[in-house]
Amino acid sequence: MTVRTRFAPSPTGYLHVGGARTALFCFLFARKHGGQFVLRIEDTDLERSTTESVNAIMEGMTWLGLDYDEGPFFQTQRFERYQAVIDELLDKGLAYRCNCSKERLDRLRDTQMAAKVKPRYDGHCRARAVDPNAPHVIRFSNPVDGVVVVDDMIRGRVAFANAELDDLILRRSDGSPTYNLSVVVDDADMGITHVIRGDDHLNNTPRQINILKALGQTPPRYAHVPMILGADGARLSKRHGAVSVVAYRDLGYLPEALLNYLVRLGWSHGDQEVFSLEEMIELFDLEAVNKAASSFNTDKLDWLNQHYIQHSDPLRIARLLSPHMGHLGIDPTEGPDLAEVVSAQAARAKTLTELAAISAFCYEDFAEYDADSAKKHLRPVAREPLARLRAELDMLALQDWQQETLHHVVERVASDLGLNLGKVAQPLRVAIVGRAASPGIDITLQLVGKPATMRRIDRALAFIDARAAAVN
RNA sequence: GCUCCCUUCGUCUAGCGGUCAGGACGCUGGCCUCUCACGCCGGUAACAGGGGUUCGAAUCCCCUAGGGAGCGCCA
Repeated sequence: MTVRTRFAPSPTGYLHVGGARTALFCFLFARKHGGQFVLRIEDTDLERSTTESVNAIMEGMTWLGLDYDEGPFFQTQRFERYQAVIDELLDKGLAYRCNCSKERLDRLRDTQMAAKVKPRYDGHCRARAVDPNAPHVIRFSNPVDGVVVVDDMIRGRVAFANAELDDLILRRSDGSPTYNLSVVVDDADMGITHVIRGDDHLNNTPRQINILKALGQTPPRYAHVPMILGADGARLSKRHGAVSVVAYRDLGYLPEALLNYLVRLGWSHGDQEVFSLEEMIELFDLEAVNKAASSFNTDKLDWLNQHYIQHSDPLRIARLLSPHMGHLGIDPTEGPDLAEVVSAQAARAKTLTELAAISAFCYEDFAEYDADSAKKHLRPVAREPLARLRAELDMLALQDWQQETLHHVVERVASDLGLNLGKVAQPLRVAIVGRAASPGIDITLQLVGKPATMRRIDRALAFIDARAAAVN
């Protein structure tokens, strides 16, 4: 039997991190076992489903690289099939028509709540002859006694008494099927062997098993994964910043970083923290999935993102970084090779947006000095080293404007003046970067280029003079 | 209210009867060093509480507390 899993979101919003992790687990499990992963859109709620949501979900999955083997299937295109199954259930006496009024149902519920029992339908219409031509819903005849056992691959054996379950609605009065019916029919029709989903569905599982049994189907294996909570331990919501997967892309996160972070949220393989997609596929195991909910922690995501920025091919990072430079109004083709900038800066940024921000100085003059840095390094004592550097650097031919040569020039100026390298490099750094943090001074000079370096040193000298004049 | 699920450092987790309760992020001390980072070395910090079972419990059982989910003509 080949493994088949499915991710079945309802298109009522974007793909959020919780859904993405569920999709990832489904994807990994299928891949690991050489099976298929299918995408199914559960759009039976005509009111709330939108095509924008469908697109947003697929965009998220594409970005993460969660390729599906089949689908997307849309439940709205399978209504005749659901109808046939409902008719079959009706014929076999396993479902019945119900025309209980909203008022009766509300009253029933109030009575039950008052009696401190679980509110549920009382089966009033089970044995009644309801006019098929008047408005009605179709309910499932749930077994009245016995227990349903869910042998969950993550939570273990969970038993539910049938007495706790009621006769749920399979078809609405407008003729559309409800979730519990369509899910069951699709999972069976699509040959799904393993249903991996959020644990908010655990309570639905016994009902679905009962329907499956009524249909003469063998239930699939189930695996209910715990929820993902916000950093404050509360349920994930917009309040927690970016919850949409593509929002993380826009914030400058790499898909492999988010995937790596997500796979470790609830799953582990000993002490290993970093997993390539290949390793995830090889090592993923439902038995190792945690039972408890976990909260989303941006610090760790940042750490992973930094790790991947630093250890990935600079050419690829440069390609992904380019649009972020664009958002800053910078055209990275006009200036140093972006991949070289990435190589120099990769260890300094947690996100691509941050990487773009700290690399802007390679392409355009900074607006103003960082106040503290200028105050500390652009002082009168720095005038001589800077003037000397300007003279020495000016003598370099353009083809000699290379890291190694530049390094020697800075070193020579320092030793000629009897100063530590830091006394020379720091003022120079502030002069050309605008602040006291950048890659090594030599590579920084190389990336900025000669014209801009000369220009910015002059600007620093003028700044020092102006400041001295102001003091006097 | 009823049913079901969950509970190890602040966070993610290892542990599956005998460990000084391990790792990672964060925070923090130091090293490296032209700055900032990176890297390296060290530190901080947890078994929700109470009963059992056992020679021995983070590990098994029960209770309590806390958290979550479901109880829709939503999915």
